[in-house]
Amino acid sequence: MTTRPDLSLAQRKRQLVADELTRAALDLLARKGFDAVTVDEIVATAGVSKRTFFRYFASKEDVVVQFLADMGADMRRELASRPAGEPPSVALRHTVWVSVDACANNADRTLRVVRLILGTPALLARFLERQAQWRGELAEELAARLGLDPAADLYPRLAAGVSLTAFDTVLQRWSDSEGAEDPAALTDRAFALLAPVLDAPQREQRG
Amino acid sequence: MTTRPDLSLAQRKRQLVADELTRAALDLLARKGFDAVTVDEIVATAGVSKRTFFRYFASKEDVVVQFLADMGADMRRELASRPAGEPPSVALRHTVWVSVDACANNADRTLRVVRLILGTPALLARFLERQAQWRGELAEELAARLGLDPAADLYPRLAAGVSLTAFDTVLQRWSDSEGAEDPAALTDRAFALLAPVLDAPQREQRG
DNA sequence: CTGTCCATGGCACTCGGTGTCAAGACGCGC
DNA sequence: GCGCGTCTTGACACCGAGTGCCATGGACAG
Repeated sequence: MTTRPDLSLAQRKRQLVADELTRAALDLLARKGFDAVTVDEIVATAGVSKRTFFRYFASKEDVVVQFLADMGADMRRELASRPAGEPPSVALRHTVWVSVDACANNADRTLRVVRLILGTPALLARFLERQAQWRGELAEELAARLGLDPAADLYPRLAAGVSLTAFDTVLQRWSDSEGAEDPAALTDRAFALLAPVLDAPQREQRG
Repeated sequence: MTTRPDLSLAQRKRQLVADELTRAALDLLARKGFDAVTVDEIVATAGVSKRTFFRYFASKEDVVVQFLADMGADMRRELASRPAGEPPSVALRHTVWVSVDACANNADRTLRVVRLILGTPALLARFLERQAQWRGELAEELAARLGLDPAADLYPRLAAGVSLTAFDTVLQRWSDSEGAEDPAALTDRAFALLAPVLDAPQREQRG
């Protein structure tokens, strides 16, 4: 049974190390602050070498940000799977909901991470960079969905950006309120405000 | 005449060094790419020490990003100076226009910088971080202007974010078209799409 | 048992960024 | 003229992030 079909052992070992590294890092960073913790400290806690750390994560920031990294792919998948006839405002609200929901579940861990990110310039920068990528992907998906030309119409990029602005605002509020405000409700309120823009894509011309 | 009223000599010397540093950095970075240029190379070209460089700029990224840094303050000032009765969509369009205009003038230099930023992850990250600050400030200004409670209403942060999304989209388009598309026209088109959201702040309740 | 593959660790190195201190430029009062 | 604070600069040492390189050791195939 050398190469078993369920891609295992090596893969699971790898996942194990990654998880332990993430756990150790998040714990230390949340307690002492981003700048006050060195990578050597993290790897000492996790029991691996510094060199190994950087084989799993591209940077110190990545340990934190990658915790939320799957959300980009999740959102794109959700948007792609929404029924074709659905108004953009509804489809995009569900798209953002996927990520908001992921945060709302196991809120304890996520809330600590979000607070850390929003409170640390270096982390915020990396997070926004990721979001910029999501934005491009969502715009692409949206253009395909509506049969628009992403090189001519401003709508796809604007709508994607507006949706992510909503996401940001919800996260910020949720973080500021220490988790007291309901993320789902916040998302609904945000999209209620933004819907008029998201549902009026046809007006654009003259690309 | 020791401390002359026109704040001069020392101040002007300082400005001179900063300008030379910026010039040298922008030239090298635009030609060789961000990662291929070291700070030592920049300071050698400018004729100062590395230590001095970091007394003028907080980081290597800052040399590039600070080239656009005043725009944040400019925008806030413009928003504060717009007539009180003006609809938010118009006031915010003029606000963004200030920065777009600053880019459109001396387009050669700015275009190179913008292309550099959008094409370099590290620079994009820092740029977006700055923008996040502008967003908070614009939201504050907007809330004051409309008599809203920024802690209760989602509108101020959303509207500020939406406006900056427009700014980003315009910049991106302008950069992608190598300066061919007219920034002012792009801004108008973007705000024409976004106006319905920006002008409907009253609907929000239940903070 | 032997050869191969792969993950890891250790090490040296580059580069960004900072603290510290000594030296020079400038304006000041004497 | 001189000595005096102040401010800027450069030089040096230092830290931490991140990378390239190679040796080791374990897992598996033959």
